[in-house]
Amino acid sequence: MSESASPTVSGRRLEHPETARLRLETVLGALADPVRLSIVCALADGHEDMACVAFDLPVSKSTSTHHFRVLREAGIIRQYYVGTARKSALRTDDLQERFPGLLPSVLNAERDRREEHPDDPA
Amino acid sequence: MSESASPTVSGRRLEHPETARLRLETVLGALADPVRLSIVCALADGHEDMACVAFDLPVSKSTSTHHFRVLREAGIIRQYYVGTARKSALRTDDLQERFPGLLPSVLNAERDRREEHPDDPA
DNA sequence: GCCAAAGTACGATAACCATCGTAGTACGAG
DNA sequence: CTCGTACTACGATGGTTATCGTACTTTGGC
Repeated sequence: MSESASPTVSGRRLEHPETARLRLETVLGALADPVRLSIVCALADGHEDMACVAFDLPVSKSTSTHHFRVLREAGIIRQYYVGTARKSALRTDDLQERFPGLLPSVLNAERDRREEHPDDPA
Repeated sequence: MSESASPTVSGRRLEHPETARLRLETVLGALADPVRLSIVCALADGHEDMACVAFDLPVSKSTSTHHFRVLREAGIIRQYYVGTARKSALRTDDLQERFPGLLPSVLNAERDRREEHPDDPA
């Protein structure tokens, strides 16, 4: 296969909603979950190259898959395959364009909460 | 009770969470509903003196009560009785203190959406 | 080709939530 | 005191969601 693709990118395709079609309720609903909020926080803290399995979430592997899909379908993250791994990145710019200031304020609030209660797993 | 009560305030008490105890997931979850989002939007647009019944929501009265309670228990609105009416006000300052920038960004996004799709009931 | 690793798909289950109708409570007007 | 208005409480119901385990697929290394 000599197509002009990234070195190890698989042919598998993942659905991503267009920026203009992102829905506010969907985004808020996706962020209104402790597990997903911690995923978003980890991605924002520069762990964009982490595979799903590396997040060490307090749920099973299939539940983890489910949460990543909810985030992807809400338009909050973009996912791509690298070998057997599936890596994720925040759609920071898209979100800023569509819902200015929303993601930063959520991230700041969540970071503050983590400083207050560092032991809180949720 | 020495809380400088308004003239016609009833003895009925409503529970309101303290500002310091507001939870981000709860707030996001409360906002992740079209009906509640439209309530919040109406309140932000200066209709703070409206009674619940005046919002003309596309749901029954008991469902409306439910949504107002969710907003109140999440800490997004404050409610007080005036005669038989129960009026609501956004806790703008409390929210700004606890989650800076969150409410304005949500309101802006929702207003933009309404400009794009003025006929969308949801 | 074969195996392990990472993730997906699917079905089941339990919890949660939005919705409603009905019955009831609180309040003000008369 | 009675009545109407505004809201609440309660129970039912149907839909969505979070969770899991098991079986399957895709990929890369040997």
